[in-house]
Amino acid sequence: MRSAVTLKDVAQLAGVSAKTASRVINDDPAVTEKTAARVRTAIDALAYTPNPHARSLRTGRDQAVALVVDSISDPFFAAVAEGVEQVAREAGFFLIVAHAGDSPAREREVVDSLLHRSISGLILVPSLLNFGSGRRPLGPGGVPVVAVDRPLENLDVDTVLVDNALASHQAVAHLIAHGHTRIGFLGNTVARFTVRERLAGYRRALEEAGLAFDESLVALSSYKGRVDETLFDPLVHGPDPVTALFSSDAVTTMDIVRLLHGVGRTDIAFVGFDDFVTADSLVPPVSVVRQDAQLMGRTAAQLLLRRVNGDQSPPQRIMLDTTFVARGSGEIRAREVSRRSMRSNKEEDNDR
Amino acid sequence: MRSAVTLKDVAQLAGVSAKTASRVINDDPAVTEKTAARVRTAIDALAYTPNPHARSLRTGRDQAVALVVDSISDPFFAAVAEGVEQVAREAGFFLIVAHAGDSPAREREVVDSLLHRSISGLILVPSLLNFGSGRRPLGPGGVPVVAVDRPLENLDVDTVLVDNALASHQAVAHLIAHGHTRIGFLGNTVARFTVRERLAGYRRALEEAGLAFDESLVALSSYKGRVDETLFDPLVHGPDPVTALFSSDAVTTMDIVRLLHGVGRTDIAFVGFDDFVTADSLVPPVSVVRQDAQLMGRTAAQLLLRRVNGDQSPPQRIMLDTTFVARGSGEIRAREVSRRSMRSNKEEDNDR
DNA sequence: ATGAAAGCGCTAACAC
DNA sequence: GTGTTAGCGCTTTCAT
Repeated sequence: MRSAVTLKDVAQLAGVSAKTASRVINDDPAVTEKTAARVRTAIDALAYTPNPHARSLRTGRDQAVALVVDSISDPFFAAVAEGVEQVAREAGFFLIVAHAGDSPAREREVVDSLLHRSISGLILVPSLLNFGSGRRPLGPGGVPVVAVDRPLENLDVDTVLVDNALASHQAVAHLIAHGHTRIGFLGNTVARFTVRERLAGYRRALEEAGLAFDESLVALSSYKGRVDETLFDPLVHGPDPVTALFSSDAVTTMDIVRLLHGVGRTDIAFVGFDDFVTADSLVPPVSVVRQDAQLMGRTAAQLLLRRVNGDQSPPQRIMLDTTFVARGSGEIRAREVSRRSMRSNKEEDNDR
Repeated sequence: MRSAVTLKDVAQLAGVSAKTASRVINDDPAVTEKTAARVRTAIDALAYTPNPHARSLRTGRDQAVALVVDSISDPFFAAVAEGVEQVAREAGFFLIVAHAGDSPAREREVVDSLLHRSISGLILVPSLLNFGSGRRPLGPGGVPVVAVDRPLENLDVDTVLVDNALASHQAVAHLIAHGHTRIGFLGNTVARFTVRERLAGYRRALEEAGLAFDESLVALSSYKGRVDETLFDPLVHGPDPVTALFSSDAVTTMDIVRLLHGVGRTDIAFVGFDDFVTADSLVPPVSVVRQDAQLMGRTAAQLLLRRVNGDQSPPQRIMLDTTFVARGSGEIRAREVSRRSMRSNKEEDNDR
């Protein structure tokens, strides 16, 4: 059933003790090159590979790292996962992926069970709430942890972020430079770190341009809620409507695109945070702030592996660059935006 | 460092032997309810959880299943992964995700190392080539395997597919019903099972309508290659151009959308295989064949767990339903398509 | 530089 | 119904 070739077999064939064979496998320098070579020959001949469970049982460390995200199917997290897996696998680690589904309780539960497995390290996209200190040591002195996309407020660990405020500031400043003074901000709950940061960048851009912050232009849907017409309409059809919109997350961006197209108001300038496929196939093509999720994953994995290998230096926070991608929708000038308040209905027919 | 509480501690506290405690944990019915209760109390009191490595070492089975896909970040595979993880976790299994990156050699390598870990089961989206029999027993009699999206030709295992030919047939028949007689088929290499099947469905739909199959209307890009103008132009700008296009995979769909919009030929009818975000925000909204990737993942995981639990029944092939989603682009009638052969250039400006 | 013995935490045999 | 013994495959003492 399972491979029967053990370290003992290798040792026997090589004419050494099991321990010596073990030393060779673990690159212990205290072995004669001659015997080491003999052992290696035996390893090849028998096609031996160490039993990871026996090893983990002994060492207390699984050759696996874990990634916990809200949702695996979210394109952003999927790209993060791919980056993590690439780096992990190159270093001989497997990647265990788990999703917490937006529930902090479940996140806790998932992390706990992963720790029981004595994973070597954990990459976490923290959920809505902060991750409290569990029963088992996490972070410095315990199982290495790296936070991605959002920081862990209760735990000082390596963190990989983009400069959300700066990126958002750039995007909004870009809109202002195109003559816009009434710019709507859309996103989900400010309970989320990234939304808070991006809102801060939005405010700062307005301030620097001498524009007043108008709370009525900020439309926040509830967590995971969709942007519906209740939030959207007042911005676009109110007495003093916006000429530009800034969407602070990908899900919201999809909603806005749908709504703008639905009511035929693609004349309104629009920039979204996070790139998406078909952004440049839309009419007009959508300008976005692009973040490199895969790079974030790779970077996080590199930090993690450094810790796994014993690095004890102070936790660091890495800010990765974002790119503003001008495609058209963000370059619409304010004076080009019509002042009409008409609205059409979108039809959805599903014949067959 | 790691939790020090072992089964022995539990047994001691409960005043029983380690084996009895073990029996309780494994729900062995041969334990008095009374002692079982005492053991459970001890487990709770000590917050005991079994050491998975010790268990795996003993039983030769890791409490993990693995998923191997081409690319984790592909939306389809990401959704499959989410489905698998949901079911696996509910059953107490972790999900190890690995990507094979389109290389059969690497796929083999990845699967081999997963088997070394004595994973309980494997869900595989087979790569371009077939998966040959490795050194270790796979499938019936060995480590349970389930193939998703594409079958394994060398190994008779449970398989979860959609009826690609049927779905494709429906889509093309839909176009024919809208008056189209010159329908282009686009996709990547026929080395890929799904493309072959979808092409077969396309041919069958033509046949049934009494339309001749015209090879010049089939444009296949190389594997992972993009559909470029070399393939696209002849279909649209040739002497006898198409009035409709059918794209047989998601990557190609994105390309076609971009190209159609780029040359301003959104008057051509279009249906894509696989749904995508913003499909209904495009102008016109894109009609698609939708497959439920998450359901495919869940179904595969259920089949796998059944095998893991000892089911020895003959391998089954499950065909999941697809849905045709009519949004507009697939409902354009042939006579509405203009015969112009003009072409405009798409501009891409990235200021800032 | 190498080996012998012990044991990581658990469960499969076989007692009782 | 429950306990005892042994050992999964490896690495950690501690000798030599």
